[in-house]
Amino acid sequence: MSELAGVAPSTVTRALKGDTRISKKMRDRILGLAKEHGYMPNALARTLSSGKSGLYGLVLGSAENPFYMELLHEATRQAEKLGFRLLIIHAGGGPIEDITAQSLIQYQVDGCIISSAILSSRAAEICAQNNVPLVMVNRVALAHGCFVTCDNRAGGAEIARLMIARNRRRFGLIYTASSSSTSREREEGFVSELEQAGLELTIRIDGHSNYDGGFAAGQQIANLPLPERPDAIFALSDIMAMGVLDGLRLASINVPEDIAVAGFDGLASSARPIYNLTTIQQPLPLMIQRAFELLKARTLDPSLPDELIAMRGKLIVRSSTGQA
Amino acid sequence: MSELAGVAPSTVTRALKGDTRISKKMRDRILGLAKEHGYMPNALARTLSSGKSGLYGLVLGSAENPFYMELLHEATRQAEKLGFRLLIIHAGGGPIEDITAQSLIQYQVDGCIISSAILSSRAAEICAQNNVPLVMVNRVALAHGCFVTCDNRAGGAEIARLMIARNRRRFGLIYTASSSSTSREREEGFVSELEQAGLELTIRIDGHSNYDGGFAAGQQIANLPLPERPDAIFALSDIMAMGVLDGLRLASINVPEDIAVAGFDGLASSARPIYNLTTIQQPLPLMIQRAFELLKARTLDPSLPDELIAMRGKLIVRSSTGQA
DNA sequence: AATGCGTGCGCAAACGTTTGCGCAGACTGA
DNA sequence: TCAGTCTGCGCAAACGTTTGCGCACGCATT
Repeated sequence: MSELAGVAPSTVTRALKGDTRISKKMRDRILGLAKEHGYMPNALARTLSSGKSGLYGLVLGSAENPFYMELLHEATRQAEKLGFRLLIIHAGGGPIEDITAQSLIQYQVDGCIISSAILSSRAAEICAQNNVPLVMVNRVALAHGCFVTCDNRAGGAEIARLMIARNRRRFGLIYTASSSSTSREREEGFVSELEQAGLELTIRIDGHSNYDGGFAAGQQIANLPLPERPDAIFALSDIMAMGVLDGLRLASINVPEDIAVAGFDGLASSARPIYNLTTIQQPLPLMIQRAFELLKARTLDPSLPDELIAMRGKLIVRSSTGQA
Repeated sequence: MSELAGVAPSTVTRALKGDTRISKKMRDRILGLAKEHGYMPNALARTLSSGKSGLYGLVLGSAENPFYMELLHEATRQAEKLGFRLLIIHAGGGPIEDITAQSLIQYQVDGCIISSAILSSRAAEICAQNNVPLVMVNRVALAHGCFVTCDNRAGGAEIARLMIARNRRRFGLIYTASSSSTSREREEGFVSELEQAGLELTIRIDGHSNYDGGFAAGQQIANLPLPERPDAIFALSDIMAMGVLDGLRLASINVPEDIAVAGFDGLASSARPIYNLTTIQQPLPLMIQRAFELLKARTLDPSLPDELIAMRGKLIVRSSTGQA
């Protein structure tokens, strides 16, 4: 491109970046040539030279939870607006292989959003060494790194208060054994609020963080003899709650008359008439926005300390928990 | 790294690549040092020098269809195994902005998988100029580019034969107005098979390619006076079929007794007991595999002609279409 | 007319690889 | 012992930018 215009490469760079040192005439000429020839600067060469790639890594969780799909779309939307790109580092429930984590370094990403799984401590260490900032979304960090989460405790407590106000007294919890910080906090919030009211869980079932697990839990509860059956169920994620609802439905148990059900996350699909699920909606757009802000700031100044951000979720009351 | 070992950069490169010209002793020393210092070659510098980035672009469709989530996960899984990375170019229903398409060039991707949306002809032209091979998955190409699809016509026909064999005689179709090649072919296959049996569609409703559209269509059909009501519905995608099923369910219409329902795609969620949806399952893993093979081959030899691959889908008969 | 300053651009090093080529030294065969 | 062949490694150009610095020219100030 530079030889095409008959000028020095530096002039092209500065013209394209709108540097004031370049005359308007020269700038217009270069811009014209660039448009005409469909020229665009090689982002890789730029990265090599400037150190900033405009690339952020993204680690996604299991395909079984639509939450990650919503997260991906929101992140992509914002990235397009802000003018940088997303590199998929991993997607799925499994652990991140070291070799996968290496691409964070190899492709010189400016940072990484981790919404699931955990980097091995070795991988995390390498990121730290190479000044690759990390932000966990919907997860809290282990050793170091920022995070942005929903206020899971408060959300769990809010669901508990709602259930109590609906005169429910026997509580079931659908949790997940592969206990992430997220689900642990939600449970604690729920249970401690129950305890304050002198109530407690009557049953606790592992829902494996997916629909099928929730469905099985719903069936299991439906098969319980009436005295043991809970009249309220809190599933720690919407996807499990939807499974529970279907499990109960196929067993002809009425929601919310027989059992009230609530979830957590605020998935788009929780609003479907067939579910009408009461839930705590995570402020996903804002969470992603903050995550990017944290990353960007740390790209500019790696010495910034970790920030830990929690956001209040929004209680959405639907018919799955009935009327007061 | 090279100065760390006190050797030339070229020696490091060749040692890491296992070049036979390097002695085992030297190679071991360099490998040892690399491991010790957590060294990994800069993929960007490599790209600049070699011309191959190991990066593939990925264009995903709407968040409303889990199909794209399954596609993403499968693509990610295979990419991890094959040792290259995925760059998200776009995700969502909207069109691809030119500026987004530019990142294909700017980041020197070795190719791009497009599962939705259409590149502007200008963007496609730029890709062609820069030798960025494109493969459409689940879409047919417009001007040029390879594609890998399911045999949509045959699939549609197969559903028609199944419905006819189940003694259904009044057929409803849930299509999508933003007619992609995919949905058009499915419809043609279905309708032409009906015509061969002397049958025809009695109703045709736009399901907008999402759950809500399918749900509304289900409700609309449920409200039809009995003589006008179809006894079989083919939704051109599973996500719409699931909406239809729930729309019918809430109107207390029995599936498959009153109406048989079938979809297309073979989503994991179509197997849920609450749906038990008869569908044509797309061979997604194989489709993605072929797509990557096509891209890789064209990276090595850009002069290769476009290839157009169609794969037979697998009919999965479940209870939503009843017994013969 | 000499000095100083701002404007507009080029020069060249640097980023971290890859790759063709070249050049030693050791080994082989005559 | 001498030419020829291998083996093992370095040299240097190239990839396409960015960025600090320098230089020439025109202009305003003394």
